[in-house]
Amino acid sequence: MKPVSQLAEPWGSLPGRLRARGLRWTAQREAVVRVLASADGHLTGAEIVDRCRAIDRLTIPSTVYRTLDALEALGLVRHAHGADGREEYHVRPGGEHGHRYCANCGRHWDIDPDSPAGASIVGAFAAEGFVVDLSHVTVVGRCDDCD
Amino acid sequence: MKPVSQLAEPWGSLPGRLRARGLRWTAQREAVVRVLASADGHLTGAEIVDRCRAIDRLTIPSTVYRTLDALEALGLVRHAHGADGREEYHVRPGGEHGHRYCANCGRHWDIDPDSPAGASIVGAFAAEGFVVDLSHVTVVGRCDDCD
DNA sequence: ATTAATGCAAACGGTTTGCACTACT
DNA sequence: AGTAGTGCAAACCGTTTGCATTAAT
Repeated sequence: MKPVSQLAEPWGSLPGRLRARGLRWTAQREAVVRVLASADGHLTGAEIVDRCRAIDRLTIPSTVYRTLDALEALGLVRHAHGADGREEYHVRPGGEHGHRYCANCGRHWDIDPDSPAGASIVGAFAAEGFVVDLSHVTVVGRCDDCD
Repeated sequence: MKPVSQLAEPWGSLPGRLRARGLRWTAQREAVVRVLASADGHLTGAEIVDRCRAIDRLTIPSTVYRTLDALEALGLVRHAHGADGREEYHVRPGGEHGHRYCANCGRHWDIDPDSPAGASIVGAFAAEGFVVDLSHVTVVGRCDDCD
């Protein structure tokens, strides 16, 4: 398995950056980082816990959540709330984007800030003096396949 | 206290409409209906439980949630998920609308379908073949006061 | 040696369930 | 009498906490 140092940024340099802040690099954090690095999109907290458990059966949820808190403090992940109300972590390299869910089939898509829809949301609210945090935007409806 | 029959529609006629479906009108349901009728906007499940408890100290959560299920089946409320991930019930007469939350001050506003922002959300996704259910839309960001 | 991070267990909050009982129709 | 609805208690799920222990620095 590829060593962490060879993962794409911002993951490869993470151990060093943690240590630079007086924080520590541990096996448990490595597992979380591998999960995040291979996802590069969005995952619920529970999904991250599950995938870590696939790496190490003994993974403890609280350790995962504490690691996610630490990574969020470094700006490597952000968390929002999905359509089902669970914590949802956005992995940084995926860029800031919202989510669109089909209430019928459950599929979901990203809302990219550069897409027409994403831009029009941001723009429409900007006109009202409101700065939208697209990573917290969740839109639910029916996709064309389900209509 | 005003009898339920004198509440504004759709509440006033509710007992009869429940019975017409073979369902029943109970003191507990009356409490839930009074809470909803005096709210006419959106409430979390937990808020509804609390307000019912203010009417009847002995209110049981499961009864409230079961009543909300029944009312949802009649189309009197809809539920979505707020920024904090809790169940959020929209009371029908308020019309279908989304929610806009300020991540900083916690205030929230409705997104009206007729407002420029509401219309642009619905319109932008319609262009992608996606029918937005505005009552499930949650937008988080920073309001102009907090910027 | 210092102290960040872990494992564990327990609690949290909001919601849901099963089941015997109550009470509306 | 029939059965929808209730109260209760217990479980649920995802997440968070306190605390003694371990281990990275």
